[in-house]
Amino acid sequence: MKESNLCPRFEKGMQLISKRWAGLIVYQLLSGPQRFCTIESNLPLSGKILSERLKELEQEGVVRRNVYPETPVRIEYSLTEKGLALEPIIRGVEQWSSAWLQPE
Amino acid sequence: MKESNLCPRFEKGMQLISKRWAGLIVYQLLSGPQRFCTIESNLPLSGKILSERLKELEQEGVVRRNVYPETPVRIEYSLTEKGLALEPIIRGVEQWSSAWLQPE
DNA sequence: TTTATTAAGTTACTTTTCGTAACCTAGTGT
DNA sequence: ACACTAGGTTACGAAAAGTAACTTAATAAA
Repeated sequence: MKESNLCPRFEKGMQLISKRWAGLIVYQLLSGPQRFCTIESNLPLSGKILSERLKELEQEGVVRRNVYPETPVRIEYSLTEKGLALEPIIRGVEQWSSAWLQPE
Repeated sequence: MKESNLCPRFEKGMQLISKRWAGLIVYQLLSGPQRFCTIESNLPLSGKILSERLKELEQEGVVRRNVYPETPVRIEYSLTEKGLALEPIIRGVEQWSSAWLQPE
């Protein structure tokens, strides 16, 4: 791939949130910690991609995976501080969408 | 694909800016109208994808394509009002990146 | 004691999207 | 006539996404 003269941090941040589904997963977690199946049923993506994205977001320190060793085991995903800091961006997208996109 | 219970406008807005390269193209145009080759040389993507994205963004009303019939013809891309309204989101990504990503 | 169910994924396979490089078209300059 | 530049487009292989079926582990039901 070509190289660019962009700030590498900005470029990385942009790639991170513009990875398909990443923004919507963060949005979903803004309403609180949630289990895999809850996220899956609230977003139009499949378990495979959700699983991949959650791993990537965990890797980036945006999402935390909490395991509760109950029976059956319960696993909840939540936003880290770094993830919560994305809220203004997500809210920005909400506002832009309601201001500029057709109400259907 | 599965359906979701998200606000369709928000979902569409999110898909729009999280389309690969779209955010960086808008960012690039925030510094003023620019020609195809200028955008191409400032971002790490190829002409093929840039061409596709610009068409999509034009379709969405985010980008305008201005043709100046000089010789040789000059074509400049610029943000519409709708596109300019994305600025706070892009700035948000800049700020988040500088606050939360490793400097290097 | 089988059988079923649920959460949280994973695998196998198909379809889209991306990335690279070569090519095209018009007009200019040499 | 020949090469050069802008603004793309085409062909083709590689990577990512989508779909559906399967796995594992534990509890519940028959």
